[in-house]
Amino acid sequence: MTLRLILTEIESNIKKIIAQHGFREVEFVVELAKPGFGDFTCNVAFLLAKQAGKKPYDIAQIVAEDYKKYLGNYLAKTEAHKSGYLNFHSNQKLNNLIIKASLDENFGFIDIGKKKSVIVEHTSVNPNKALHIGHIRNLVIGDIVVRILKKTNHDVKILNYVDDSGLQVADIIVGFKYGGFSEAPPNEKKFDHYCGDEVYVKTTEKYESDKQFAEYRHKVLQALEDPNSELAKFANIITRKVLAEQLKTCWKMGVYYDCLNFESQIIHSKLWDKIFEMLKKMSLVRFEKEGKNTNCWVIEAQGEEDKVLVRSNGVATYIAKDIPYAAWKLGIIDDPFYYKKYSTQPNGTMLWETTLEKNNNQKLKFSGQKVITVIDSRQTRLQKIITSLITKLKPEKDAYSHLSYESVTLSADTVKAIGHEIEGKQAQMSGRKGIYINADDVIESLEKRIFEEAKKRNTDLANDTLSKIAADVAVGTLRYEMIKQDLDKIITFDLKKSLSLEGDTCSYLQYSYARASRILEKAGSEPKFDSSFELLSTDYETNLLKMIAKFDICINDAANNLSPKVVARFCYDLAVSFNSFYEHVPVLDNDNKEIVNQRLCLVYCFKSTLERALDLLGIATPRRM
RNA sequence: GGGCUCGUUGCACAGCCAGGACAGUGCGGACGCUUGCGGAGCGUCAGGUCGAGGGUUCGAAUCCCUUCGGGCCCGCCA
Repeated sequence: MTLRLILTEIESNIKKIIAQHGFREVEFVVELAKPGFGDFTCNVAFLLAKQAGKKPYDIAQIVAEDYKKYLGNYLAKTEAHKSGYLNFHSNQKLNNLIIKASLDENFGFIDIGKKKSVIVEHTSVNPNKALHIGHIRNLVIGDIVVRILKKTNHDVKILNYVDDSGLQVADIIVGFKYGGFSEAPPNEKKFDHYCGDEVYVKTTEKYESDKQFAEYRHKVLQALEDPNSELAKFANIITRKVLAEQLKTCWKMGVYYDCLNFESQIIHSKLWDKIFEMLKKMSLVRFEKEGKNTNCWVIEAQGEEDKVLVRSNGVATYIAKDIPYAAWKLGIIDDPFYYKKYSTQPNGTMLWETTLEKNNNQKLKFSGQKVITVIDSRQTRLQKIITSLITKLKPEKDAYSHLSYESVTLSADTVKAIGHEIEGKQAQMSGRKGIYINADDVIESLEKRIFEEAKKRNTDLANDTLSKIAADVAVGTLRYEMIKQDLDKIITFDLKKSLSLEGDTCSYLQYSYARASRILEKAGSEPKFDSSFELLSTDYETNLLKMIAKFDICINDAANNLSPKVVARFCYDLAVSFNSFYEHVPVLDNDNKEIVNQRLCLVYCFKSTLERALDLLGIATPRRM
């Protein structure tokens, strides 16, 4: 039994009462009440007012009276509020219920997915540069959505798409082959940083001044399409070196994958030809004989101009590469790939990669009934076209969905700090122009800052322990900042503000966890749970209990809306409840042993619930910090 | 020009999808709290035409329409 189920029970009882009075069904809700209005509340009286021809308050009184026969289990009384609300007050048994529920190893687990297979694709950074702060938002959102889906019984596979044959890769290959850049980075600089900060930026810069140099670009791009060309082989070596460094950053962030998909292989697999035939047969594409798209194959995009899929010279466009990939993810076309081990990840799981070379490994399956692709909102237009096309190939509702989020921009101060001019309050990042903040650098400066803070407070801890704490808090801080607001809000990243560790930040959450840990450590004995918990009676205690009980309601909401923010809000509200309790209710300093024990149990339940919730966000919980 | 999206206190946000009881939180500002389990904390105060106008409703920050302002996207580039 959980709070969520009590709400469901109240709802069904009220439905019975409504039916007995002969009222039509209305869509009322039963929810947790605001402080001061009991424990649960229902708006049914407002909705019945019209058809009953009575005031909401009068109806609430009738329902409250009728509800009396259902009281007893967890509810002590119900009353009509003069506003019209129907309010419920729980009895002391609720304390016991919440504490016992939170001890269950499956606390928070809800079977929404029924083992449905879901593919989540995220990260997908061009392998020509290091991850910047904007990419971090993508992989953190993707990773947390995966965690939420797993917690709600979905069978999730995680893909990272490697666009190893696009223009951006061609640019660094031009730099290496024709721009005089050494393959070995200076001063042992991380290879992805070197490619992005030096080779890419300076090569694209040179295009502007040297038109002839710019011609190499298309020569290289063409060569990349032929897997046997020397340039393609060279590019393969370079992009894999970059990818390996990028993955180190992802892993550092606690993000892992099941399979890497290489765009070059999708091209070589000829999947496009197959899907193109399907599209032609189904008349989803049209060959233009006149107009501005003469001799092109186009697709209709509702309310917008037609999109070219195949150019008049017969070469497929960018969007045409995404269509077979989307179809492959949903298992609409036969899988042309074999799979080989890329490496074992730091969390112990195997990372696979696609290959076109036949091997004897077991045939793996990385397609699913449902596909979620995490890409920023600038791609919405193209993703809509793909979604509508895929829906015609696989009509199940929401089989393919684009999880969109707003991009991360840089504050004016930050842009100036990295040596660029700026007009206005913020600027879009640009890899080409060198306007970005690398994720590794942010993590590093956060770690330094946190290491010092932790050292001040924990003079007894060794440096490597402090380093571990610094890493946990730094990664958590970055993750939390990336998801605590809604996906459709732009995040303006500011170097200075990003180092803040006070207020609504991850360290506030982790700090409250550390506080709880210390109390349990100092208690000297384990909390005993064979209790009724009727002594937990202050508002601080009952509020904290109610927050704990909201965990599965929160997960339900987060899963249904694919919303990491919902979990972040829950963690914050939970920590606020605890910190308020902590300041006002002494746990250990009490002569009554049973009060001490019951409060210790409460602290224990808070700690384990926060740990589970933070785990959904991929945030670690150090005992000391 | 067309499409999408955001607009809530000095700043950053929650609440909006599933309309209701005093519109919450953080930062910043003013002030207070440690011979108490860690002050990365707790508490008090100041600060709001929920962009504007209309509509639906007994009731709108929330739903609908119009409008203004910011952002993004609209290539036979990727």
